[in-house]
Amino acid sequence: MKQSPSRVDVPLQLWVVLARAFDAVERHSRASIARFELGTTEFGVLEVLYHKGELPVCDVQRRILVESSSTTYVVDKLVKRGLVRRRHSGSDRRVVLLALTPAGRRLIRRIFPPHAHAMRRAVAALPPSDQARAVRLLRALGLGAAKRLEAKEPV
Amino acid sequence: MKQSPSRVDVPLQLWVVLARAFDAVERHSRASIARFELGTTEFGVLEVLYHKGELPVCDVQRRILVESSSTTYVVDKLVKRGLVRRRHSGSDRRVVLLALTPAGRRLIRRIFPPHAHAMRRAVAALPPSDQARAVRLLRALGLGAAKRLEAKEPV
DNA sequence: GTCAAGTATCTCGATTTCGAGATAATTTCT
DNA sequence: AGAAATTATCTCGAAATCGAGATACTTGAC
Repeated sequence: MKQSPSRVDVPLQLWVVLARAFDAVERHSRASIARFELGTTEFGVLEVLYHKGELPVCDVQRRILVESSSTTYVVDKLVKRGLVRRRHSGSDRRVVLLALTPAGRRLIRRIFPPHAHAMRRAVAALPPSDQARAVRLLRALGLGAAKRLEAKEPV
Repeated sequence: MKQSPSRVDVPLQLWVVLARAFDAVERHSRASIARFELGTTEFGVLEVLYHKGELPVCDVQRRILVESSSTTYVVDKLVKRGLVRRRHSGSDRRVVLLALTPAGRRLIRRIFPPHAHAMRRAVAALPPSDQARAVRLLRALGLGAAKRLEAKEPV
């Protein structure tokens, strides 16, 4: 057992509260999405295709924050359920384009509004002005952390 | 494809940047911890026992943000590796107390400082004053979201 | 133009996490 | 005291995720 080095180490504290906040809000998301017999990642794919239209798998992957192998897995499931379809790109033969099927579009159009409502409630502890402040801070934090990752990760 | 309902829906935006920020910072954490041949959850257990001393499994679980079955799984691994030991509580015979073994203590004492350093770098994109602001906002957000969960979850 | 490096997707096995439920002990209510 | 509700831990099978690497294609350097 060890005593705090300086009573409060703000950066480490930030990491802790970030993780806790994410966890709490994510549970709302999970619970909301579970109502529709979907996993959060599956929902993420439907949502991004709904809002952005047809997209390459790699673009979808970047937005749903999972690795490429997991993306394949989730897309497979959605294709099997008839909610998403794959199509080869004409311009770049490596890429596979994803789009909603009519059934997928009907589904997400129906479930997105109640889910959005649940998420608004999830973060409603913060008044709107604080929400806006948090958005600015988290955006800077996320971009900064991502940049520092790039700097090391690359093979 | 659907156009934005009001150009910017701050609460939903908050959820998105929260998830992105968490993901980016968590990657730093993962990479840092991977240096020591540990998973983030295993590290979490060692860290909490290091800072808080002997604790019931349920207290550890609350802090590492995984379900009880996953906690059993991770603790098992740490026990097998000789880093943590289990002990029955005298006062409440349901509870199992966890504590570091000497080897576990030596390990975490050695790896915590470099990990803390990596995490400080991970969030360093935010100047200290913004870090403090973010801590306050995220704490309120996390507590509020958790409270709203309680209100529904309970069986 | 050719070759090296980079990018997109997928496969496969292993790991991690979850969820439901079993068991046992404690606490609360009546 | 006894029943009912709550809490703590664990088991087990299923689901999600990862990581390494294979394959195919494209881009950039020379």
